[in-house]
Amino acid sequence: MLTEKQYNLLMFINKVNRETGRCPSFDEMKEAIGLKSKSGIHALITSLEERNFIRRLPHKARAMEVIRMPRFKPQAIIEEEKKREEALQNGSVQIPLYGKIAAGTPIEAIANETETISVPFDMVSLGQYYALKIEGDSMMEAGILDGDIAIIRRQSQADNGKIVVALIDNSEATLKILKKSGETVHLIPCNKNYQTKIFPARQVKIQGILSGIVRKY
Amino acid sequence: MLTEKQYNLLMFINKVNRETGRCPSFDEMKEAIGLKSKSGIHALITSLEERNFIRRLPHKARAMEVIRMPRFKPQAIIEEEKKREEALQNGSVQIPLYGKIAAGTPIEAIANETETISVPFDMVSLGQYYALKIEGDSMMEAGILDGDIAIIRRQSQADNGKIVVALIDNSEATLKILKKSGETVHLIPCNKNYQTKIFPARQVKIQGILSGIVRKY
DNA sequence: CTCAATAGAACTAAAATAGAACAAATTTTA
DNA sequence: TAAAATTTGTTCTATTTTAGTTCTATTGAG
Repeated sequence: MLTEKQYNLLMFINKVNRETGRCPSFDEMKEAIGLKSKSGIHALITSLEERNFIRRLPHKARAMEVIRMPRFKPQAIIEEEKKREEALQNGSVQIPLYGKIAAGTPIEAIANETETISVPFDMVSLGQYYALKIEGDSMMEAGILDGDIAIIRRQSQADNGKIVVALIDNSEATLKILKKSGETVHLIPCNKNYQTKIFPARQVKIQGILSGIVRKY
Repeated sequence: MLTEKQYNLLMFINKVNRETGRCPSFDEMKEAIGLKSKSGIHALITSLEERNFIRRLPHKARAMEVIRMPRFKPQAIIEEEKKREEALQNGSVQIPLYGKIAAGTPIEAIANETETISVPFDMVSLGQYYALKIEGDSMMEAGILDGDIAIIRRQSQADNGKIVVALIDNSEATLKILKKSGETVHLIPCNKNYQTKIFPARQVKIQGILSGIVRKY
C-alpha cells in the first residue's frame, strides 16, 4: 500500500501512459504533483519500484511501465460486501447529493450527478428531496456550517422567513433566508460579514426549501 | 481466530486500501477503531502480522499489504451485525434517544428510556451510539442549536478539542468542548455568554463524543 | 486480585521537501 | 558522424513534518 504522494504519482504516470503512450519525465511529474525539486520524484519512483508497482528499464530515460495498480480485492469479497450494502441502503431513504452549492451552477445543471446519501426516514416526508453540501459560512449564525449536508425539499414557492435554495439569474444557486416584498426578493444571509442581496422577483427562482441538516464530525 | 479489535482493524485497513489505494497511518487506524493511543495499534498490527493476515515492508512507513482475509468473523462481530440486521428489518438504524441533555440526570439514569430515533447509516460506524436532544444555546457558535439531535458515540476517553458529553459529579450531563490540562478539565461552551467551567479531573466523566448533528426544520 | 488491553509520553525512523551539482541519455546541427 | 546542446536522471545535503516504536503506568473486565 502506498502513501498519498506515491499514490498520486502512480496515478499520474498511469494516466499519461494511457493517454499519450509516453512516459512522463521527472520534471513533468514534479509539476504534476506539485513539487519544486526532482529529487522528491526520484525518491517516490524508487519506492514505487520497491513496492512493485512500476518497473524501469535501467539506463533509459522516460522508460518505465506500470505493472500493477492498487485497489484489488478478491472478487468474492467485493460481491459479498456489495450485497450487504444494498441491504443496508434499502432500509433507509436515499436522496441525491448534488455536490456543493456554489456560484455558477444551477441545480438542474448538476442534477445528473449520481452520488446519493442516506437520510433518516423522518427527515423526509411527502415530496421530492435532494441534498446539498454547504460551502462557506454565510449561514453560520443559523447553525449551518461549511461542510454540512443540507436536506432540501424541492419546491418552487416558499413563505417569508424560510431558508431556501434560490437560483439567481439562472446561474447561481445559494442558500439564504427568503423575504419577498412587492416586486423584489431579499436573500438574507446569517452572518454579519455578508450583505443581504435584493433582486427583482423575476430574477430569482426558488429551487427548494431547507428541510434538515446533517453534520458529521 | 481474530479478536474483535484485530478483525475490525483488518477490515479497516482493507477498506482504506480498496477505496483509496492508500495505506492508513497508525493515527488514522487508532481513530477508526476507537483507540486513543498508537501503541495499541502497534500491538494489533503485530498480531495481524504474526497471524499472516498482513505483511509489512520492514523500516517503511505506510507500507503494508493485506495478504488474506479471515474466513470467520469473531462472535462479537456476528452479534453486532445481527442487531444491525434486525434494526434494518424495522426500516433503518435505530439508536436510543435519551431525551434532553439536562442538569441533574446522568446518562445512565435515563438509559432505560425506550424512545429511539433513526439516523443515516453513514453516521454510525463501529461502536455504540445514542442520541441526545440539545437544550439551550451554549454550543450555538459551533452550529449546535436548541432542539438539534446530537448523535453521540459512547466512549469514556476523548482528545482535547473534541466535543463531548461530560458528566459532572455523577449528576449533571453537559455537551461541551473538552480540554484537559494536568489535573483539571476545562469544559468550554461555544457561546460568548457562557463561561468555561473548570473541574478537577476526578469529578468529570466522559460519556461520549459528538459524532453528528441532525436537525429538522 | 490478576492479566490483558489501553493510554501516554519520549524517542527513533521515515517521508516529504528543496536546491544544487553533476552524470547520463537523447537530440540537434555543423 | 561527431561534437555540441539540451533534456533527463542521479546523488548529496539539509531541514521539516509525519509516522512508527518502545516503555511505563493505568485501567478495567473477569
